Amino acid sequence: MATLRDVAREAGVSVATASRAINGLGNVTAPTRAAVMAAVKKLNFVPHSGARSLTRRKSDTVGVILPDLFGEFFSEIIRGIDLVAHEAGMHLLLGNMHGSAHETAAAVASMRGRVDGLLVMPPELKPETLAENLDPALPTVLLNYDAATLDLPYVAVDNYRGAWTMTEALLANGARHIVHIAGPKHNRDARDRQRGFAEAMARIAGQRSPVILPGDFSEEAGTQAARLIVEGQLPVDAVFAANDLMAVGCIMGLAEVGLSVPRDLMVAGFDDIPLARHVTPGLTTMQVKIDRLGSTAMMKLLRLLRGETLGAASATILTPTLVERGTTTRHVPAAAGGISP
Amino acid sequence: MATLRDVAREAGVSVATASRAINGLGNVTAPTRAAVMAAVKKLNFVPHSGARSLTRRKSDTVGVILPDLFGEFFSEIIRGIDLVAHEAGMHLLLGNMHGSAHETAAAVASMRGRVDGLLVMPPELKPETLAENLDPALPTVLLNYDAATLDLPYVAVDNYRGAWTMTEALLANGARHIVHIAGPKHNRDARDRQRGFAEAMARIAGQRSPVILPGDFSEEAGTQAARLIVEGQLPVDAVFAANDLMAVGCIMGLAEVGLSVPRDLMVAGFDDIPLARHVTPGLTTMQVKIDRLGSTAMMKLLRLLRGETLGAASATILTPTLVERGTTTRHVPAAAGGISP
DNA sequence: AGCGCCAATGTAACCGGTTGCATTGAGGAC
DNA sequence: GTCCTCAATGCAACCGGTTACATTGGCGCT
Repeated sequence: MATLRDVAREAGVSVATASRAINGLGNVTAPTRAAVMAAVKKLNFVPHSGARSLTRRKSDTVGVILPDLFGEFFSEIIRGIDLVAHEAGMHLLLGNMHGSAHETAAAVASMRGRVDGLLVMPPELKPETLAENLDPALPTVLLNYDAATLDLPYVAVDNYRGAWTMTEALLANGARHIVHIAGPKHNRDARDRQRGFAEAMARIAGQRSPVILPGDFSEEAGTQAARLIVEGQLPVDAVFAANDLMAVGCIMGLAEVGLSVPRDLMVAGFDDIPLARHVTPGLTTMQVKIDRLGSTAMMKLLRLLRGETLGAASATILTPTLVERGTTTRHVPAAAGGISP
Repeated sequence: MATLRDVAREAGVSVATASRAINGLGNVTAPTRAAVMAAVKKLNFVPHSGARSLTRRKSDTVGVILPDLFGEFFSEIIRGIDLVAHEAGMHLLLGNMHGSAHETAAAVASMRGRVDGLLVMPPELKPETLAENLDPALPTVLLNYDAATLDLPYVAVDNYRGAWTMTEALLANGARHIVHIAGPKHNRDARDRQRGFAEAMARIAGQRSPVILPGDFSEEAGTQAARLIVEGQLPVDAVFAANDLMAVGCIMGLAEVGLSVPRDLMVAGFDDIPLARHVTPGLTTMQVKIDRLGSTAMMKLLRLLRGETLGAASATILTPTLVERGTTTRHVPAAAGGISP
């Protein structure tokens, strides 16, 4: 593999000149530059980025640390990030924290010297834990995490407001007894959605303790919840799952015992994954533009890298929008009793 | 940021000793090592990987160059790769080639000095173009690409055989007039699937020129194909789309004009994306274990990095398995005329 | 006591770039 | 013709690690 010295020798100049010619800095004659470029071509030279990052103190690479993510979510975020990063000539170094604080620390540490900045999405981590593991000297933007206490810029989805909007919509459609299927306990998105639901129920419908079933964002959890609803003979006329996957699982669970959506009860989800459009009937859900999450965060990081100082105050909050499909069509008042036999 | 010299000074030893202690090499007394480790803790030292990769001539990073990929496919591949890479303590550097040879060259070049090996998936590139752009000195494994002419190890899906199997199954289910919706012209997977279909039709059904409609793997293309089928009044009793997304699009297109699957005709796809299970009725398709594609390739790359020499002969071919769901339930013989009115 | 041996440690030369400063030399002003 | 200026180029010292080789000193041996 050719080095800069090789190129310099081939072109008959010094390494300094070769370096300057290659990097397009001033103070190089046209013929000299041409000679260097010819040598570059001939030797098929590509600068060694490790060496370059050593002196330049930058690597043109950003670290992306994500939890274990499901299909669509993961790729959309990456796509959004890549779009902006690619434009800026930056590379993406992937790190997975597999949910644990320990792994997060390892991921962050292993990126030192490798990246100019970090994009981190730590849904299961406590702020203190996160603070311990992040390097304050490394520009960092948080994804989907309210970092007020850390004073880091972040991009988040307004889960609280989204859940409120959905609850409001279900009530407006005539639902009286809404059950919420929650997400993982330590997941912030899940908690915010649950809170939005609970508060909307209290304020709008005057119900202080609506039924909340446990879940973990998996399809199976939705099916389990459906069984619970049926066996418990709960007087339910609508189910609001904390994400689409559970909503779909729930619909399937209900179908198992002959209950049909929206005839017997309404079902709604959150996220608007592609699947939501394709189940029949279409799933009513809160649409989150996931790629925007990634691209917005990357843009913030670029500003940080340019030297701007951005704190938590500069956060961007993306508001999900309601997408009403077939699963929440207002049901006939006559059926108002819910599914209790 | 603390450097090795800082650590050495703090521990009262030389940089060489510090380096040896940190890397766990022999010839260091227990107390010395302890002192160094204490200094590391105190100064919060993490070795600068750029510098390290300069001397070690390795970066513990592999480059992953993929085309623009759809949701599930992308994340499953990455998940598979990450699983194995993480285990081996390696990092993933992402590069997107956005389909063009030029971008591919740029992606490969920009990774020089950054990665120890490459995982490349170039569905739209010709072998020559690929050969030009790859660095023979860099261990490389190809994903889903038959690299016989390049003599590189690869992991591929037997698209030809998969398509053959599906065609065979459709015929066995009573179909006589099968239409194929093809994928992008320059896409190898698409071409192999089309070939498998065409040859199965010729050999099994004795049909030399079955109808093949153009497509591009998008849902919209499937819907377009459906319109073509209806308007052209083709005597069709089964549609075999080159991927699931087009199959779903096709079903929706047929539904628009009141045609129902599988009552009026059968529809099958390829890939078994999660969506396939959830459309109603479930989509019959060829299941490809995408994560296996990634993990197998990564394992091959690790072997390459360990110094083994692997050529094209060491390729792994993953055979898709048939998953029969509702869209190809054998239809009543009485309806055998297909959809022509 | 004197010697040699070997493990522990230190010194310094790399790796492949970038860049501050010194050097060169051509062109202009006198 | 001489001197000065300034652009072009070269020299060499970094960046932060690794590692070949030199050095040290404790120990067992005669």
